[in-house]
Amino acid sequence: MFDTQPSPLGDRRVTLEHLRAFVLLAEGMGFQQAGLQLYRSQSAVTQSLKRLEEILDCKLLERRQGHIMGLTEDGERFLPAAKEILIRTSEALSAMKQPEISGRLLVGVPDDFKVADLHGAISRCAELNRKLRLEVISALSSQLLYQIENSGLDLIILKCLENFVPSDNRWKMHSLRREPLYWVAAQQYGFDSMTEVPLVIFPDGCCYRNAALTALDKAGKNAYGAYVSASYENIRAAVSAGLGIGVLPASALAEDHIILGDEEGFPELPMVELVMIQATHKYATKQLAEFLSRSAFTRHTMASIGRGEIA
Amino acid sequence: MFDTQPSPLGDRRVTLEHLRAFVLLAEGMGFQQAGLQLYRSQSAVTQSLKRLEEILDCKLLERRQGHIMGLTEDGERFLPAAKEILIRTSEALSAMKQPEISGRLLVGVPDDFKVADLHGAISRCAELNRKLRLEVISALSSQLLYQIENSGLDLIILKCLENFVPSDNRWKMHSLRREPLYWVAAQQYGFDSMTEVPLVIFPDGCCYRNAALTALDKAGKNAYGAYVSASYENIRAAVSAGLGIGVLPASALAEDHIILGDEEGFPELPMVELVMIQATHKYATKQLAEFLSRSAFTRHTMASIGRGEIA
DNA sequence: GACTCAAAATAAGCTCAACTAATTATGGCA
DNA sequence: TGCCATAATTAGTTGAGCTTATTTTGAGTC
Repeated sequence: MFDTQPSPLGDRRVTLEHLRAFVLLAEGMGFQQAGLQLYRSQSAVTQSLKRLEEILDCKLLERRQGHIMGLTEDGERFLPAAKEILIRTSEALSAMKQPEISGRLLVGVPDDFKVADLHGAISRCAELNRKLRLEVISALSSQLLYQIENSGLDLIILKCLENFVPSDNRWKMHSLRREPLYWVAAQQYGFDSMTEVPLVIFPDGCCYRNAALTALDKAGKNAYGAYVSASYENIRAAVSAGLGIGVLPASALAEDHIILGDEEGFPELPMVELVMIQATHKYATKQLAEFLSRSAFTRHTMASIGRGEIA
Repeated sequence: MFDTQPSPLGDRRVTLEHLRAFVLLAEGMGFQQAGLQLYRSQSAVTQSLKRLEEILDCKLLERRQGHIMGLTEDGERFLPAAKEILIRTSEALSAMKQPEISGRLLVGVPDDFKVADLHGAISRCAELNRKLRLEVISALSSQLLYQIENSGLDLIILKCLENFVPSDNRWKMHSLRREPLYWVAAQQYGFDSMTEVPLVIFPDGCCYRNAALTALDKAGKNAYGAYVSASYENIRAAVSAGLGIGVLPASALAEDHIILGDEEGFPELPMVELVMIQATHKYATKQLAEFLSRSAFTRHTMASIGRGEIA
């Protein structure tokens, strides 16, 4: 029917370096900057991508103008796979650099934070350490802290405001990501004559909500929950639909959201952090924490792929 | 706590070629033979593995004697990750060589065949073709054929005896794998004075079972089901425990199983096949069939990774 | 032991894929 | 029109990884 055995299964000409160049470029870096990340010249990156496109026999980048204007359809299709391969490679290699993790660990993760690939990272960690048994509990960030004692969690990941101080000083805390929190609205939304601010916001207990309410309070503004949901998707959709003003971290903004600031009369919001807390002092807890902090899910971009130590 | 940002995230010195050499060697090929597969000299393979071990800073192969004697603990740990990376790479590349698959397909898979990574292959196919919606139905091979009409399956994968002829000649059939079926017992099992053969066997409807009973019948032997289960694990354990004579394909044998043949008075058994049937004539069905037939799950080894077309 | 055989490691030199540096092309902008 | 930023092209260089040839290793055999 179709040839199976003598298949071109895996075109051996493609290298991981090709993929690195592509991913960096796909994330909006120019050829020059990508070259910097990879410790290569701009020309090397150009040629590398050209070669990759040759091998795949399709264009990956749309470069109408003097510089890249996004991905082609093929590029869009190839990007997730390329990233996945690079992530798996880098995780596999760094996993080999520390002793195998073993034991049973309870991990708490937020069910409301748009964490790029936290679940992926956890499952890859389990794949790479077969003697490790991971049990994951998902809950609202605000509840995870209480669960440490109740459920005996070893490691939790939660979102919080910057300068968050853990209630137990035996816990080791580590910030994975830090980003600004914004007031956002749909582009077409009119907010001139507002007496009360209609908020599109997470339920009680959410730290974004607290930060927003506190800030509005200080600024002497009134607000009400025009739309409340624990789901990021719902919140973003509600903001896009113009149901009110949202409070979202930079990574969760939708295309059509615009940021409201001083000019519109909105007070500044604090930075938010995704932090990891080691609640127990098992060696495995520490190892898992190291794996996750090295893992790509903490990064917004793959910029770090170029920082490999070179002989 | 531990450095995150300037991490050696992904040691860029490791190449896919290193991984190919390792995987081939790990699967029992010698350096010479692996070189043949990779179109390289024996020396190149030796150096390639040495380099990989240098980079990972650990030994991967146990080579006490003149030749390799299996994997080290580190090698055992690294192998699945290396395979996964190569499989994903090869699948991603070949996916890019055909148009994106789109639509909705119903796939039937056997729930009783030890198919190395069928589910993995299906999920990777869905990852690589986001416009494709796959719905998988798992059932006994014997029931899948009936479900084609009832459930409107587009593609099914099932185990059957060799020379199986589909009941509907509009179906396109394609053999994915072919292997011998054996009578097996635990090493310590005594089968001298048997009047009736105690069988450890799959439930009614299973083609292994039919093949076994037919063969015994022809040979004029009586048999009874000493242990019946639809689960491979149970069957293997029951055989290992000495509960009776099993009927298993080559790929499902356990370490402590021995094969019974002529000398012990057992008739020959037919070959078994894993076949894929395209029940509908959608373009997407054909594309999915091609993806799966190219996919590594059909292979017992990764021997084919060396067969890439070279410029 | 000494011979043989098979397989892996090592040595030494070569080659070309991929790099750098320099130059040219392109398009947006004042 | 000139300027600037960015990407493509060209041409020349280099070293990682190859090949071939040789040595080492260990198992089997008499």
